[in-house]
Amino acid sequence: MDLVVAPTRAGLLVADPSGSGERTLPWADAGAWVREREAGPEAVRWVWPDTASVYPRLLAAGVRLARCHDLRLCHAILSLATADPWPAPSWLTTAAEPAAPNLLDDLTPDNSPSLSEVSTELDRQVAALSGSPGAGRLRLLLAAESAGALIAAEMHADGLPWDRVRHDEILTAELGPRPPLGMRPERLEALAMQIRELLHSPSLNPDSQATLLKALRNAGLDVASTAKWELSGIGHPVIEPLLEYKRLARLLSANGWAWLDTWVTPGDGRSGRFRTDYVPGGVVTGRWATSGGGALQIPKAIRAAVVADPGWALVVADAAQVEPRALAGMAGDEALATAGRDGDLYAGLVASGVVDTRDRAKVGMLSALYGGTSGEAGAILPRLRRAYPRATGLVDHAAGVGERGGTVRTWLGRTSPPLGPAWHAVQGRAGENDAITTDERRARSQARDRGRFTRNFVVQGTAAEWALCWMAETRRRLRDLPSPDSASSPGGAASPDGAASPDGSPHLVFFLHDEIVVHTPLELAPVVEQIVIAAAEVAGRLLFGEFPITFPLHVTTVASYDQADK
DNA sequence: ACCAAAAGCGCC
DNA sequence: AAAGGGCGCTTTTGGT
Repeated sequence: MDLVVAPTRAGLLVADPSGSGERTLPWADAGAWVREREAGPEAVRWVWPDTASVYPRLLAAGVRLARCHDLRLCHAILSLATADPWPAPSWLTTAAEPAAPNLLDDLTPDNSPSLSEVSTELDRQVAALSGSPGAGRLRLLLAAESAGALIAAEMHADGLPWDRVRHDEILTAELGPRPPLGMRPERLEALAMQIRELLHSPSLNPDSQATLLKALRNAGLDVASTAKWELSGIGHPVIEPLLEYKRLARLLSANGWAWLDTWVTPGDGRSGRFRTDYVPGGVVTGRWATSGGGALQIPKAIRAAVVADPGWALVVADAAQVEPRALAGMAGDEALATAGRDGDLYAGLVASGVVDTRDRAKVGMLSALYGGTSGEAGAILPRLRRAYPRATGLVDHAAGVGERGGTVRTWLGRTSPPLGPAWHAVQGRAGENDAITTDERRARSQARDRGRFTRNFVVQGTAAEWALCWMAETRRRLRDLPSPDSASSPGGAASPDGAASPDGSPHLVFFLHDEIVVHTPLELAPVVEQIVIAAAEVAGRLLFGEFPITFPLHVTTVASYDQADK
């Protein structure tokens, strides 16, 4: 059963039980109302303009929901997938404005929708869906995207367990004790002094790329940039302290004490919580983006600070080589599927005699997916094409479509963004004569860039779809676990329907493209591991049916995130 | 004082 | 001849 609701400044707009009217529930009452319906006899799909503007309020009121339909996210998918798109209503587009990440902040009486407007948008989406050739897959994509929106809001509300003391210990061990504001930590200052002496440049600030580059060149080093990869090939006494300086400076600026103060909220004792804003559909391929705290780049060096609460554990699961597996599934390439059957797909390439080392298998495969052709990859690609003509043919074809200015689709039907006027302007200037002109070069370069983008789009996007289904299925199964509270507190909120909070229950706390982390009471960790593994299988079947492609996981139960690295 | 671009580096 | 996809964030720098 669909229940249509919409946020307003005053509260939650809901249908009046008497019939066609509508009323606004103050936010203070909305949670109880929603929980009641969620726990009712009929399963509810909540339909609303934008999860991010409704669900956090409900979460704060202790409500967790099973299903929703996020009209904003689904409109974005459908408007590109449908032959006959319709414009998004203004109350839907405001949420996408960067200035108003939360629709609620931007709601005025003028752009806040009525329930009938919301229902009309839903009807159009349903019609567009059923009229679309790939309706079945697209329906799965919309459901997964919406489930992702619920998960994103829940993970923000729950936060990633973060041990502030441990984080400080890591920083102190690497950099020295926390310095007064504006001062370099002692380790960093010592390295800076060493670099200045070795380069005979007593006032050098190693943080300034421009002056550092000049100083390096003055000292006789033949470098064109100060990038790590270039420096590491040079033999000179300054290189080692300089690279160490850069490593530590990066740690300090990206995840130092200032980061800790800004992004980790204190909790009980040592265990704080890191909260980022997950942005489902934030990347055109369908990958999530995040905003705040650099959550997609938590460096290995700091992962030891991600620590489960006392009596709890982290179940860390990452999926191996999702992109080539997704490609095998899309292309129906049984040979590639077979290579991945026993776990490590790259090892499978070696075992099949296609390439001679795992490293080369990886380099070659990534080049096929990204469009690289340089050096070693160029030599391996022909072998991959011979061994896996269907898989490589699919990405080569996607690249060709992109080079010609076309759009491509993921397996479930997310469409790549159409080109803008800039593309046509550049392409239009070229090709008017046979000489290799600047315009010609620019046009070809642009076409190749686009080809690499569309080549990768189908693979990255389909992998993201698999991951979304994996995560949604994991969530569904975690919700179905018996609540730890139900026996001890019969008067408490029913669970899983409208569960008060994840307190005591395993819950997702992190997602990174092909990896999920579940925070769980220690005794449930084995159950959670099985759930995560089963969910990966289900996701594979949801996308590819009976096609024999596997999605093996590396699953570990650990006390802290760094221990998951084997 | 504020802003945008570029360089650089972290993650997948 | 060479040609690697997608992100977020911090710092410096040069501009207004």
